[in-house]
Amino acid sequence: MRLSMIPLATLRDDPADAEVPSHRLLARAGYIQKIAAGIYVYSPLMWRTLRKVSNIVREELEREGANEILMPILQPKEIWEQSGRWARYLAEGLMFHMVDKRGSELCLGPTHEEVVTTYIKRIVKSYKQLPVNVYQIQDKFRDEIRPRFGLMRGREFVMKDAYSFDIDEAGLDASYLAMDRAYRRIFERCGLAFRAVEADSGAIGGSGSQEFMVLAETGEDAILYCEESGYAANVEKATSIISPTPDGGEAKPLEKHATPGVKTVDQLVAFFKMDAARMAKTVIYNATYADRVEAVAVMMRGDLEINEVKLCGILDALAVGLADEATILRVTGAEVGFAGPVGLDADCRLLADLTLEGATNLLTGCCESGYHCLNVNLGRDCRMPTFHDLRLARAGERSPDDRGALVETRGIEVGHIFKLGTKYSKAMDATFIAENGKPEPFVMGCYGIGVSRTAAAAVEQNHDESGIVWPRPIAPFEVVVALLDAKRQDQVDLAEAIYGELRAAGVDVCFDDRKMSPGAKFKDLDLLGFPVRVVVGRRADEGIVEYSIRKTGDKEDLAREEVMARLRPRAS
RNA sequence: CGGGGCGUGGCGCAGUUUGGCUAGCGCGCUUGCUUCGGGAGCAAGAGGUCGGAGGUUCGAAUCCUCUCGCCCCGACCA
Repeated sequence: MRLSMIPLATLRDDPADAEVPSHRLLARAGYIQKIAAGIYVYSPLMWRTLRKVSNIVREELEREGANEILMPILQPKEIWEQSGRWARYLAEGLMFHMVDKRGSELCLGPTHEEVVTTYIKRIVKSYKQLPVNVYQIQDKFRDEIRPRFGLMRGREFVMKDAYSFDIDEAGLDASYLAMDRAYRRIFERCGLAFRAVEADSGAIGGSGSQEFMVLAETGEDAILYCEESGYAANVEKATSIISPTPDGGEAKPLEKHATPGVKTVDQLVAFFKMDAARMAKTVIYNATYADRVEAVAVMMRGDLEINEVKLCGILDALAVGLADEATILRVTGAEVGFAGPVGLDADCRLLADLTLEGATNLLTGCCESGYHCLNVNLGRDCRMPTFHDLRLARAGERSPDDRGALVETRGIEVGHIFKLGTKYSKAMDATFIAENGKPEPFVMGCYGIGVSRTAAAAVEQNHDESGIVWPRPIAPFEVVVALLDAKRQDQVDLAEAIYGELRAAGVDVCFDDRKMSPGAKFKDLDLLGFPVRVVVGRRADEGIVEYSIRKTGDKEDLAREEVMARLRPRAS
């Protein structure tokens, strides 16, 4: 490909709306152009990169026996009602939906569990046809609350989604592991530094899941990992070992103390001269369900934080958020800062973190403005809460296997694999005839990769002051032959000859024959980020060109044959 | 959706507070001459009606109302 023949416009200034490096550089180098918030045109060079990522994905998935298909983007409401997700997705405002001229409701596919389950259940009738794994690479549509960071979070984006169907849990485990292996190879081949972490399965549901995180400071997710044991988890999911809750001793009589204006844990520590670990703060949340909003009281040790994602999962709610003042007043009868298990509204559900199980003589609020209680004993002075792991794990705490300390880093979620189980197959009545002759629901898994996000993450991880430094496997072209002076016939001849020869040899090469000054061309090619550059310039008359590596900046003068020797793919 | 901010040639910005005359600047683009290994110089050009609608006024990029779009912080996700 000749760069003079493709639409390509690089910018000298950073686009004003780009914050993170990948967005800034991809926009400046002309790889992407914004059409609307979270909606982009991929230029010819960007599309080449996306195709390379896609092809790596295809190769590795097919190696594990997955089959590529293409499902419709436009999906009917009916199948979403079968799975029970239509109302929920609409309520969350996540789905683009429309009404056709007959009045039928449709959506632009945000994901394809419904379609794939419908598809497979009509084909696979017997356990003899299992397991099966199908996938597609296609644009997905999500009306994100906040699209941002260019390709990182778009409203339309390229995604690979795969779905496995198995006879039983053991089969699912095997399918899941196969995808795990494929994913590791995919991200390795893309040249990315990544980590697989335990994840919350969130809205999609299911029993287990793992996220693949490309490590980057600008990542939207925080992850905790342990170098010694290899434990790694999204903070949303992470657990840890912490210092035990201090022994409160034998139960003592309840005492009520006036604590005017003392509302926060820090203030209580100062007021009572007491260790925060012997206090229990009580936080009122609003849990949103499909049909109602419910206030919930959550108790946590004073020195620890509540993990709202865990809370949401335990409550099986659509969302949880801190309650407003009116709700707090209603369930506690007190202003904000004095909530406690004592005196709590009888209809308000009461949960407590595991660290409080068996704790005695706690300091808590008592649902009365200006007062706190000492020597609170759960079950004696108030209802016995249900105990759950509700704690937010933090860096510095011990890994759950106790083999080392947790370290925090940030990551970009480029892949996510889920064990769905029978959630969708049961809801959608998708069954096969098992060996015993009886219908059984498929045991499903689903596996996503953000293809466009992966490309963006690669830039996030591979750039410098001058521009993009594409990992070779996903660069739009591995090699660029740059002609410096199109008026010098010796340069033109040599450049054309080398370009032609490299192409003939099957090298992934493009030819920068654009007419621009040498300085500008160098800057531009650095920005574009091709891994290898062959400059045909002033020593063309001697048959010498400059060969350089974008990543290291190493340059050397080579004869034409030496260039060929470096770049010609090894005969296989 | 809550909070903050921004819409002026393709890109980056000034001008708006305190209305005023042909709306500026840099980059990019076109043509010519020179230049030619790290974003060249000179000269000549093309291109915007100031996001949109309505209003106030002798006069609006500038003031008012409504509206659309975009960005940042939060909840969501590949």
